[in-house]
Amino acid sequence: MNTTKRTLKISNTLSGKKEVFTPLHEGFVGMYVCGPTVYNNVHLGNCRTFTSFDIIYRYLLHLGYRVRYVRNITDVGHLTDDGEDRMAQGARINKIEPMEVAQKYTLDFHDMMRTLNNLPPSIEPRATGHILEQIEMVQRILERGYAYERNGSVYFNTRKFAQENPGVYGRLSGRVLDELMAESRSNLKSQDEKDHPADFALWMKARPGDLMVWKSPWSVGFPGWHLECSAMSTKYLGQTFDIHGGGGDLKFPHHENEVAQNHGACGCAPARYWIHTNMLQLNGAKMSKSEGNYITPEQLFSGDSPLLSKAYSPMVLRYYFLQAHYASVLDMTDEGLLAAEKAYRKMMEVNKILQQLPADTTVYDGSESEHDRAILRHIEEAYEGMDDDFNTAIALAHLNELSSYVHKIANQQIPLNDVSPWVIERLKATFRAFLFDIFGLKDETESANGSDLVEGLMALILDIRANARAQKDWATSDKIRDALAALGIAVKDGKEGATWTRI
RNA sequence: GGUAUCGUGGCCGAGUGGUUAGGCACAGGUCUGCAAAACCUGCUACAGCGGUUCGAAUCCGCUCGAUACCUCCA
Repeated sequence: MNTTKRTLKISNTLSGKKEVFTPLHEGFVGMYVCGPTVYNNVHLGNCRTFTSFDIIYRYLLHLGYRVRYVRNITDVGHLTDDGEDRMAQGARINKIEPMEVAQKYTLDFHDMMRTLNNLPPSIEPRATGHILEQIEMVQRILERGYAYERNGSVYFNTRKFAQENPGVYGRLSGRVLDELMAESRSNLKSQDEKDHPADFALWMKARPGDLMVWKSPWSVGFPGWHLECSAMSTKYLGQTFDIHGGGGDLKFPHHENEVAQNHGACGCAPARYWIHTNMLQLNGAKMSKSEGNYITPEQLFSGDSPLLSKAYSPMVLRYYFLQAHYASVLDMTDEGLLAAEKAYRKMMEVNKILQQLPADTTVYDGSESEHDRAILRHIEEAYEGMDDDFNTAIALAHLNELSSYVHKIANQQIPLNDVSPWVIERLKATFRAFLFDIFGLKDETESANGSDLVEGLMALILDIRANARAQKDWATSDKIRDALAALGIAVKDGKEGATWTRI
């Protein structure tokens, strides 16, 4: 793929519009995505968010861009309702070091990303590894007059910033600072040492008992949650870069404050395009542990939940995500997962059939048949779907249309010589590119068949059954089929003999 | 309470001022010893009520419902 040949459009949540994507430096893309806070096992909603960005990353790569994809690990500064650091809370409860908590759940997160076949980012910086950069950024913001120190803590002066930089604060989230003030007066909380409710912490002075603390010019303490992303995106992608992404729940205050910090430190905007992914619901409502409307990724993969009729594989989950646009709320249901499972398996089967189609490259005469044109149109429309704000649902719909052509060709409902060999080759390449490179799917149906030993045994069993069938010994034939079914193996009788798959 | 987004056929879900999205399920058919699988065909919806328009599911208003966010924390 050549980047110059396609026009990519991105819904930029900063402008609220769909815009043509033009990178800062031709051929290169810098993308920052807010990663997980590693204080707990990864949530299904996180799986959707990071899979959405993985597909965006993969499509940019497919278009030929050289992408630097930075996704952080938050291992300090993200506080709980009670003002305790999430890592420290985990450490206190489990009587271990905060870094053990971070390590444990970072590994868990990486395992899940691998399971879902998400590509690793180019750089995965940790907040605790960039304390110096964060302190320097606070200093710059102080020097430029947009922050103040109070009892060893440093706060961002949101009102001053908003007054001197009209149109910046609130642009991303649609908030109006005056309204924020008005709202907060009614439920003002007394513990604030900030000048103004809209101000937020850049540096927090440690309280007695805080475990994760560092020295700074202001106090022994720790950085504010919003600061790490500003400091690390600047360090690895520059003051201004192409794309900043994250879950929609981070838009305010996290991303709004990030923008303010970057402006405050350098007088310029961080990202030119902001992408926000949407939430994952379960049975029409938000996932909630306390309401019982909740499943973990592990439960999904094991089927161990009253909300599920069976286990679903990671690739079925990925396919489920692909069926919706990343910016839409996606509702997960058992019935929907069953549908996705079936559709995913069919897609993999169709691809196998397609890749085995003969291609006689000698009869190319430069002509285009009606079928050629229809196939090429669907291929183009699949790409146009991806170009239009990474619309995987549209792309998938056209692959399904193409699947029908593959079956018709394989069944000879469409004679093979009615389709030009170069179109067949193009079709094969399109399926490989979309399924594996762009969508990031893996063919689990193939690997699920198992070892050479199993393959050999199955070939033998099916051979014996074929002999029985040839002699119309249906009792033996059905006995084998039923016994295999009981073991979770489905036998499919086709014209060219029997094949098998795991159920 | 405020701000924002959304509400599509049995289910999931794209899209959109006038044209079949797609998948699953379902029904009929082909194939088959039977079944399964596979394939073909069918299934035309946009929360409710008003308004704008030659024409709206798509624009506007209201109502109801869902979700997100609401300033270290929600």
